[in-house]
Amino acid sequence: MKLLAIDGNSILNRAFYGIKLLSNKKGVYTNAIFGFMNIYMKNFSDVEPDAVAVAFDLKAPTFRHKAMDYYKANRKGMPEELAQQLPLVKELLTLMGIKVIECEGFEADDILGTLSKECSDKGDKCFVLTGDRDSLQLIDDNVTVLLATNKETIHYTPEVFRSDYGFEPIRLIDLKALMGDSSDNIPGVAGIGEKTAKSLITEFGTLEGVYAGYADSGLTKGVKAKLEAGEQSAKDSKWLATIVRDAPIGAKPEDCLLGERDEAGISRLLTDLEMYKLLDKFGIGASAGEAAEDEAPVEYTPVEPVFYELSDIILMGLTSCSYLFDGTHLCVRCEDRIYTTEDEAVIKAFLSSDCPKVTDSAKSHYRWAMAHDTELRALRNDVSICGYLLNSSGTDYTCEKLCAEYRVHYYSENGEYADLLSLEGLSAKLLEEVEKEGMLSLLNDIELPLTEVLASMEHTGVRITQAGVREFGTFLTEKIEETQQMIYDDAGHPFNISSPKQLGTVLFEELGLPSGKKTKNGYSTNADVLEGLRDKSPIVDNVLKYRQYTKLNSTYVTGLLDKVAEDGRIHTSFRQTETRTGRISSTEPNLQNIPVRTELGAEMRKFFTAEPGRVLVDADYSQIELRVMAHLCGDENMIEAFTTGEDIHTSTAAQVFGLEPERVTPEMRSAAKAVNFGIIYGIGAFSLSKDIGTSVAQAKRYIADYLAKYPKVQRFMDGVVETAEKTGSVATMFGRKRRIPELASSNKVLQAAGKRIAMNTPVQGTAADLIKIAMVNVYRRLKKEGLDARLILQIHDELIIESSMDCAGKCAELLREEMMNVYKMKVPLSVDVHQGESWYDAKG
DNA sequence: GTGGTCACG
DNA sequence: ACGTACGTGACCACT
Repeated sequence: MKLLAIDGNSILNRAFYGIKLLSNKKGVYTNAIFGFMNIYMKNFSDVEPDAVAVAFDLKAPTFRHKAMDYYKANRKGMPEELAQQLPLVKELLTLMGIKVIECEGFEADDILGTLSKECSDKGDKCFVLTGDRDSLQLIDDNVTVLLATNKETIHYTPEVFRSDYGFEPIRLIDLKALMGDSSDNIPGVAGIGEKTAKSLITEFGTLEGVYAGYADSGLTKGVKAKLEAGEQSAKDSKWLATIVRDAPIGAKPEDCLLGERDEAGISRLLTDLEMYKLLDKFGIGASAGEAAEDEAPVEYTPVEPVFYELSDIILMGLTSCSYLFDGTHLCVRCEDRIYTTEDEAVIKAFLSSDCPKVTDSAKSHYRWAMAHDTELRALRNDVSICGYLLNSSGTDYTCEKLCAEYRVHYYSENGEYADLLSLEGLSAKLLEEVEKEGMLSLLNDIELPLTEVLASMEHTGVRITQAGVREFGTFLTEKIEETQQMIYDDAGHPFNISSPKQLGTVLFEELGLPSGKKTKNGYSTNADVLEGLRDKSPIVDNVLKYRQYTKLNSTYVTGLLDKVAEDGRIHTSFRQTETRTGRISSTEPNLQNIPVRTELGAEMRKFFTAEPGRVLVDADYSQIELRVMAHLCGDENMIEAFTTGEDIHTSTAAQVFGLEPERVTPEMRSAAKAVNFGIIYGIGAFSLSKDIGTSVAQAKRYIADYLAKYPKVQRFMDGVVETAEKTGSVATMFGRKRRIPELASSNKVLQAAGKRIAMNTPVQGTAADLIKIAMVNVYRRLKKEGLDARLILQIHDELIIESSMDCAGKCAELLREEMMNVYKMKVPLSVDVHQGESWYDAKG
């Protein structure tokens, strides 16, 4: 017989901390269960056991006094997120016909010790699956320990153990008795670490051997003294380190033979947990029980596709279809027919036809069409966009993943055509879900039209004057060398200034500067910390300069030059399914974080230019997020502050401090500005105090005064948090949703973060919705009015058009109009528009 | 691959 | 006792 004995707590722990927190739609955490089952499945098929037992701890912690209480509870007590998964795993295992063993007063490894001894004595094979090295002491000729690490599972037989450790597995107990183990509360001998302990065991064999022979040996005086002092502790430790092998577990290995699976039960549980992949692995269908009606698998018809070469004639007969296209191969599906072609003319005819289309990465198809002087028309859906709208926290939105998540049959049996065959059913299902969530207009009126706009912006790109960038790079390189030399002189030796570790050593140890914040790997050396040390040593200022120069040089000069295409322009990639809030992001390169805040950094923008004879028209919203907040909460004072048209931070200061706007000092304005930002982010007194350099108490007062002046802001924030806690998600004005699983956490820090997310997302997300609508409208008008001008960049609250000289005035007017009037709000939206040859100039 | 740092809105 | 404002992406050092 072959027994697989699993340390349930250890594996579950490893799974929990190894996999990011996952939860189902109801907010039940599932990551540990998921990870546990993965490890289980893999080892089960490796071992092919006849019997399986999973052991769990059932040991009431004993506390001697109160001070211990906290310490132990922290170490032993598991986080709520994990604890709630424990009974679910046990339930699942039981349903799978697997023996779950618990034994009052014993830990899981004692149960494994007992089971493995039984096996070993009888000559049966036992495989102990655990993540805990302590269990390696159980290894013998019949017992193999499968040690699960983050990467792989190591099979520890006696030979493998000996070659790793150099002694017998059972001696691990003696080793621990000497060196101790802080994580298990085993004291060992004070002053004896791993190295000494290992050499002692190698020399004397056992702990008893050590104490019988150490006095007359050639050990150093110090080691002898430590051993003498720690003799009792060592003996106690040996007892603590020894895994029990005769626990009264009330079960024998033969009781653990695999029982029958309760398929209906497994189906119900896994459906509830939304672990469909696992369900597929079991070869069981999803449950269509009443709780899971939504998740019932859709009916599907097996498809035996018939293949045809796509031609213009066939094209004319197509009424609707799904398709995939990778730039060379086009595959179109219509019912059970699949049409393929690589003929560019046919591809163009297809894309530009009026046949309604469904696909999975439309932006690239728009780009291909634009690059080939044609159009993509009649796009009805893009499943990746639907997937994003339905859950913005996904990593990617492939057909396969979406099918699994939304219970649509994925045609894996059709091999390379699985995506294509699944697409239509998936699209229908996702549209249904999007409609159910009230996001159909968001999809059809905003996101799908936006796809074409983004493609166009990427396609057009932005011109870079490379000579200027190179010259700037030369300047920076000189500055870097100069600064670097000054830093080396102050430090007294060269070192890698870019290494936070080496820099920390130089600043805080060698130069003895007062160290403040720490990171988990050492001293913090970020700009905040260095700013505070500026007057302590000239090296600090130079380090800050060095950082600025190297950042500009590597990220912007080198980074951007690497991305200039043959047409002398940079074609960024805008991501439409990336951010949790609904913003778009920009990569390779990121053109949404080009420097502007420092004078030197802003120089970079001089190299972002219009083609000779053309001009950049730049329009940005002023304080759009605060205006959105005013609209959403409807606070009269806040609306009033915007309606008067004065500087918002000044009028906030005036209202909060109860002064005339003329009497607001720059300090007051800047405090008000910081509070205004804090309000959008989900205010916290600590961070606000750090930001404006006051006491936490003062920051608290600012916040309290602010909320007293704008009572509906407070009401709004309380309201969103409440809704978020009730429904698990928040929404923007246009119905975009974001799930907030953090709110279900028992961790207070995470919960507080969840609340801030709840307060910020409707604001940031609504602003994102607004500019997206404006983009679609601007794009359409440029087209309709036949202007020689193209949108080229979006930076969250800013749009840039490259225009012919002739059209620039019209573009400026058009931008202002479309952005200002994008949606009727309770406060006016204000837009600043400027023109210039470069981005630097066009920023006004 | 992760963490630290820093660029933007 | 702990960590500390929202949302991103790129580069570097280090494991």
